[in-house]
Amino acid sequence: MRRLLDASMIAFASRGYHATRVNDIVEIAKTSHGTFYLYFSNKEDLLRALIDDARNDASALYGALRAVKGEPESREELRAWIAQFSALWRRYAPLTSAWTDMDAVDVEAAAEVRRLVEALIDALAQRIEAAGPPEGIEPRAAATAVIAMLDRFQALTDATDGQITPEALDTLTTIIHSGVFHPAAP
Amino acid sequence: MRRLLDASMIAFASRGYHATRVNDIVEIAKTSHGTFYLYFSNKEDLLRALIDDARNDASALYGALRAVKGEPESREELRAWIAQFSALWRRYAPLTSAWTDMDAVDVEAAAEVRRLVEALIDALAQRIEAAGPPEGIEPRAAATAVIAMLDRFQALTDATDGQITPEALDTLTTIIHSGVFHPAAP
Amino acid sequence: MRRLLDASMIAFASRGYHATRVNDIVEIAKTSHGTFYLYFSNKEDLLRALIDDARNDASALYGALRAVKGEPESREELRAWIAQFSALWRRYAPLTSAWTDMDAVDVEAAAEVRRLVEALIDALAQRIEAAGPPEGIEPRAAATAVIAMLDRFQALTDATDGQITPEALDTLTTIIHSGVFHPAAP
Amino acid sequence: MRRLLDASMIAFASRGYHATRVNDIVEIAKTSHGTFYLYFSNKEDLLRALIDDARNDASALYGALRAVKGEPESREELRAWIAQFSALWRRYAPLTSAWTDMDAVDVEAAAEVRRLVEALIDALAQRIEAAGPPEGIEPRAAATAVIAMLDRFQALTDATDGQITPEALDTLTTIIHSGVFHPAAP
DNA sequence: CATGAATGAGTGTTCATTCAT
DNA sequence: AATGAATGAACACTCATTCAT
Repeated sequence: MRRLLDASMIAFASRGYHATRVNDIVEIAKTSHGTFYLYFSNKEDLLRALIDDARNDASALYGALRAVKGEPESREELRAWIAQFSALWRRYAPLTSAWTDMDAVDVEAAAEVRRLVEALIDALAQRIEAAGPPEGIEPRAAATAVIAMLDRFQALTDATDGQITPEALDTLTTIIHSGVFHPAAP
Repeated sequence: MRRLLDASMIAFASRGYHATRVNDIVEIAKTSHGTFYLYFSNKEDLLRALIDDARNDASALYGALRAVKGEPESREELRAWIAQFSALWRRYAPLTSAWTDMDAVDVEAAAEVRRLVEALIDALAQRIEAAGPPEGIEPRAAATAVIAMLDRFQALTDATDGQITPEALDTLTTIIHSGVFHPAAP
Repeated sequence: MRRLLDASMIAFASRGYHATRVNDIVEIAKTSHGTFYLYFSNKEDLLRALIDDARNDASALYGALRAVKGEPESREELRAWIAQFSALWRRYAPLTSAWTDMDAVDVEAAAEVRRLVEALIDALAQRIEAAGPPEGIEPRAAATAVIAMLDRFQALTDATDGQITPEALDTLTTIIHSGVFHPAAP
Repeated sequence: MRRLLDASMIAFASRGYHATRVNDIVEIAKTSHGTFYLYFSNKEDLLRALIDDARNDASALYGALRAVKGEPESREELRAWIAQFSALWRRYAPLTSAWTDMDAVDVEAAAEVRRLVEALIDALAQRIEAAGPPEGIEPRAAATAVIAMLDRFQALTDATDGQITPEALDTLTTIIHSGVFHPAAP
């Protein structure tokens, strides 16, 4: 089962959820069709299982967000968190790709993902709120913008080795630090 | 043909590119399968045509970006441009959703989209460069981050009426203005 | 469509409903898999269509039953009706075979068939009732017994050419005539 | 093994032979797939074993038929035999349901059942022959008709409690007694 | 130009059967 | 003797694409 989950991540990563055939997955996992349906009742079910996995990891993320002590605007802590977020996000990139038209496949799974992201946005919004939101910054919108940026950034820089460069990390940190927490007065 | 293009946008919007069958499109367009293949040699071909449409509109975007006179950091101009970007992006949202695993379907179309986005990032990076990039900001990374943020933001806020709220627009403007163009010194 | 219906009757006759693969049917009908699903949404749907056909013919049967003029016990009329019943039943034999475990496949179709048979039994029971049921004969039970006998008789005599012999027809007529309508006093 | 045989009867009764999966049987029997194949080499083999069971019981039936002393037309003896037949038949109803398209599954098992029924018809035909068959009655056809009637009757009356009612039993007795053994002269 | 019935390769899913433990 | 995870051949069904009208 672990083998199948891992194999499906590999397959989804290289071909995307829709284009991946059950066949691709079982070939990578070196099992048979039958085994696949022993553990998952269908392709959709596999997706749900994968999301469950992701949720566990993601909860660590907003735990981290809340645990940030001292000033939230601390550049160092922010930078570390962004790095952590990026690493995790990269790992589940194949899934986030599937989001978009997941609705058509499985409304419940889509809602599940939605809730996950929403929780993340909420946690971040609270953090911004707590920092005393500057003028021109609406906490929830800002939190959404940050998650949006981080989510998408990696897909746009095809970091071949999957590692985000230190310069990029600095840049992201600067944008969030100065843009969200310490903007110049309008 | 126009009818087919429009119909496909509607269909993609509601079911996603992958889940949309030719059947869905021709039903919305109130034509027949035969007619579809009269205008497009296949489903990929339709996608390419749609992307061509988008490209024309998008070129206006980076034209606007270059045409910005005076200070690039002008809050007003920035705000207007973001609004313009959002409106356009929303229009082509169904397409951007398809990006992610388009590779598996049509490598050429994927490359085309890639080029389009790349051009946008380039134009923005030049603009940042021209403004004399502040410390802690790497122009290309920053440009990528901005596009990433704007691209994804709308998908995450399910703006029911399709309009971005003034508060959200302000927030985005503040983040980019202060985060990218006028960050506080680290 | 007609071709598919006919082909399926042939296929069901030779292999039974369950053992018949869609493949068998389309091979006999000389069409493709796709065509099958153009006209029927699945194998079950085909069965329902077949039953609809049967129902139309069957209604003629109890029409005939009610139309019997003069004495119901008239040996000649009874004999003619049995012959008619047998001919019709033979035609739909492949379907009646499917009854038994049809419940597992399609509860609605099974109920439909049930209603059809029930109507036949009702019509016959009325006829017996009208004739003034003799002692030792409960009309509904007798009607059921007659339908049961006629239904099963043909399956048990594997009339290779499908024709019921005159001797057999005489025997059935005698049993029903004397057994149901004119029994000796107990 | 007994558990498996009993379980299969329950399963066949509720879902029909074809729709019953090995899985259903072993679940009811509370054993494993492996155990099933320890006792039966395959699903057909199980069916054959079940038929063997039935044969032993059935032989009692035509034993009873031959043992009838005195007048075969004796209403009382006939009635008793019909009751016995019905009880036995009910027990094996799930199997008789499978007859019809058993050919497609297992030719040998089908032939076995055929022989069993044939033996029953033969015994009854002899009995009719011995009674000096009346005019309008062909012994073999009459015997077949009787078996057909009894076989099918129970399936058509969904006797909820599984018991045939006294009225129904009387009616069947009357039909056979008067219809087969003592018909009115044509 | 337009149609829509026909096609069949491709895919998801089931389930009887095996075999290492 | 008993288990139940693993197998893969077989099957139902879908949908992009074609072509005679």
